[in-house]
Amino acid sequence: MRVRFAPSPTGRPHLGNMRTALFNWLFARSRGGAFVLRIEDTDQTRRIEGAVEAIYESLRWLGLDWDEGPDVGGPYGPYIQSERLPLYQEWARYLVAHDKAYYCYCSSERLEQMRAEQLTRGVPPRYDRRCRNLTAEERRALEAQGIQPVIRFKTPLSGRTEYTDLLLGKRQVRNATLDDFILLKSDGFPTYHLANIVDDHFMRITHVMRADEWLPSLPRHILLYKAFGWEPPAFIHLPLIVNKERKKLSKRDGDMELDWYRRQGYLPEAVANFLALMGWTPGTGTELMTLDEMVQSFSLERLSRSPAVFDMERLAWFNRQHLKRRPLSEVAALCRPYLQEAFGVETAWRPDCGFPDPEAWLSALVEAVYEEIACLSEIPGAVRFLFEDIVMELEAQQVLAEPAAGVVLAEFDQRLRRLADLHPASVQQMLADLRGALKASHGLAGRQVMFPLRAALTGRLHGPQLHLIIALLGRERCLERVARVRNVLAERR
RNA sequence: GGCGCAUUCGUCUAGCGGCCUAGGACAUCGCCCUCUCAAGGCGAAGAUCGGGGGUUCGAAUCCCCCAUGCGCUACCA
Repeated sequence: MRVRFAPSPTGRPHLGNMRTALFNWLFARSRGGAFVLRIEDTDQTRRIEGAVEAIYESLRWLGLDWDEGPDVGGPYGPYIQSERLPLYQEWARYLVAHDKAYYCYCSSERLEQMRAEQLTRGVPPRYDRRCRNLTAEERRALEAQGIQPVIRFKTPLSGRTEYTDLLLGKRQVRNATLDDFILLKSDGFPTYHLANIVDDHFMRITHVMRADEWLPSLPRHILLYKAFGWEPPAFIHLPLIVNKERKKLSKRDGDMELDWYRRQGYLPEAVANFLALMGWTPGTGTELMTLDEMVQSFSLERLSRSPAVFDMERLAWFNRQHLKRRPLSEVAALCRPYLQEAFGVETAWRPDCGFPDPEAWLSALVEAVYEEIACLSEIPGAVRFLFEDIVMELEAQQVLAEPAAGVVLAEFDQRLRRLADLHPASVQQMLADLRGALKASHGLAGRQVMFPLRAALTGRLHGPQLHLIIALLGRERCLERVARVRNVLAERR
């Protein structure tokens, strides 16, 4: 059993592409088959520099490995269509020789004009088959004008073509509704239809799993297999992933690029998990899964037929869940670049804080906040107060304006100075003692103690647990920030 | 215009003739926990299964018609 993923290098892979790749990969891995990567670069005008590399990177990032492909080779290469031109030309000529295809000399201008006119008349725009029955002399005459012809398929004028999709079952179309589509362009490159069939055949592909948008051309492909006398593979057409406007994903949807999610700091396993559950379900009710678990329960029967709307909130949830399943050290390592980019440094560790080295500090930082973030890029925002001078928010100012604030800060200052070490546990104990003391002496409730401290240390009223904040900041910075606030309070008096 | 595919809570979905007064998850709201936010726990609200006809003792599930959305209709894939 062999499947392939056959993207064209026309831009950065988007989520729709990658889900197709994922399903093919899951299918291959679950059945012990081969997963082949093939690059369909037959449109030279749309070719984009670096797109092939982007495809490799995206697949690798998601954790999808391929058994054969342009870079790893394989027994049926080359795996880039632009390197297989002679093959397509040979088989296009084969069809002409067997009266299954013909040369067409019509200019693009004429075709365009015809199409426009047909459209205004309200008839289906279709090639009028003018060149289908050219005599040898007519052809010579046209050729003498130096016209580079295309090769068109000689679609049967009557009868029906039966086609089967594993998800849909058997269908049929009237051949009269099909037109004579182009197989080989005038530049000698094949169209998708030709290249696809030739490659799938010679690469021994047994199952073609592709996006739904290809379903309308399946009858043509079946006709081609018949014309060649080849056995067609099984076909599975996957429902589209659509954007919030319920439209097919396009290059315009920048946030539909896989790369965007990678940069935002979504985990590959979360994206894969999320993607897989759009159009597929294991049937067990389980939602959180690793790639391996998905391989275990993957089956074609559980693929859906209806398009799915992309939901960012749901992705965020998957990401949170997978983030929690990763070892802290890994998450910490992943956070580094984001901190570096936001603050110019990866750490704000100080010798007088509650952690022995920057490594432990970073770990603690991540542990303190990683449950409140959806993706890694949100980390800097959550820990800004550790790296930069604080900006006092209005509600924090209000808390500090209250009469209890002064005494709380003074008492905290004393106790922090006396504290032997800033281990989170020590700080936590110190805060508990502080609360107890202030409750006894001034009748202050817990939040009347903690809020002013939080406000003075971070400028905000919410964030990680206070004892962690203190341990992360270190003694000196805490004392500074408290002193600054106390000065302001004193001036005001 | 033609052809095709789709249609169950806002979203992803379970459901494949009786177990459905339609289940789960995300999001939303409330409560608990708590120094705060988040997480977590508990709970609520949310779908007359796109509409209309059939078939059947019985339909979200089968059949037909319609509507809507989307896709294809290129010397793009």
